[in-house]
Amino acid sequence: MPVHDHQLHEGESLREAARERLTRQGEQWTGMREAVFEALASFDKPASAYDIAEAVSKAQERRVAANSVYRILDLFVGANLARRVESANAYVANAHPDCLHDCIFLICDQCGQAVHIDNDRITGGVRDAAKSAGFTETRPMIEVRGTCGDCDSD
Amino acid sequence: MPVHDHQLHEGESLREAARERLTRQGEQWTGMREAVFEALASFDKPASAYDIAEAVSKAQERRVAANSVYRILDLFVGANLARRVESANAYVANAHPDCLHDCIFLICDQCGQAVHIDNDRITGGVRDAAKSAGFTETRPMIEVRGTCGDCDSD
DNA sequence: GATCGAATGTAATGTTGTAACTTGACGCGA
DNA sequence: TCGCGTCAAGTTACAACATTACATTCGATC
Repeated sequence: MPVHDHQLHEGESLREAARERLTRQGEQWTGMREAVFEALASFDKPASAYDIAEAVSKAQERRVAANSVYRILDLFVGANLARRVESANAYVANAHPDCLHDCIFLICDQCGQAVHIDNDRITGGVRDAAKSAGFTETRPMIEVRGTCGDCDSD
Repeated sequence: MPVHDHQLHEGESLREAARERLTRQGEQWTGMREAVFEALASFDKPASAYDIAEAVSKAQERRVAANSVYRILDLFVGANLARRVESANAYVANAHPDCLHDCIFLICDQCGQAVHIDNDRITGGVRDAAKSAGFTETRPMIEVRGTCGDCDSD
């Protein structure tokens, strides 16, 4: 199987999983939402709502306003289809919409790439610490700014 | 010793520690910087650059522009006199300018209060995880949004 | 007191995020 | 089929956050 077929398949099955997930929550999978999801997933690094608005505008050859994108991104984040990277004011598609867990983002200051890692020991520790301090309904956000291996070697 | 005296002393000694720290780094402790630090320290929750600009404007009875405040806040963050709370686009004074360590913020969605905790086991774990992923010069930022004990009981 | 650099002021602009309201598509029961 | 309810999306306006470029002031040093 050629590489690009594999990648394409990834894209398609990811979109399918996203659609599945969203509709299962009683939300609609509209053309606009699909377009936003596609745009989001097409970026290889966190994309701002404005980046996505621009990408969708180009793809559809019509003006798409950023606030419409915001609405949809908020919906996606709520449904676990996407995640917000706070320190970059940007969003990334979630490759595993059905796996609900806290995650950790490493963001390269140089190239803007973000890598996403899971570590339940760490995130659990953070949740426990918050709970000990009397906090409830906690949503940890763990991000690390730094320099990635690629940029470091330059 | 009356309570307010004690608090006042806290404020003064904190300002002294901040001045010490900044001058030790070869930076000047100017009237403007003191005013910004005082304003920052006077808030009981994370303050935005615009909040601080407003507070300083009021205290000095003249208009202070936000970008001047940004400049100084950046300097403060660099010198460990203040910290930026990413998820709130806001800043808090650092009560221990001389202790260099990662910290964890818990921010209440209801009241906006932020509490600051230290936990080297957690932050160390995050740094290690980032290092394992090939990242260098890492700056972890760990924040937890949630509901604080006070607001939860309401 | 000339001058040089750092700090601050000023103005403009760019970016990100929300709110309120309107329009349009679709389904469903009368 | 008509009217209505509902939800998505469009439109407009604005608020909040952040940066840039350049001018001015102030203090230290010569």
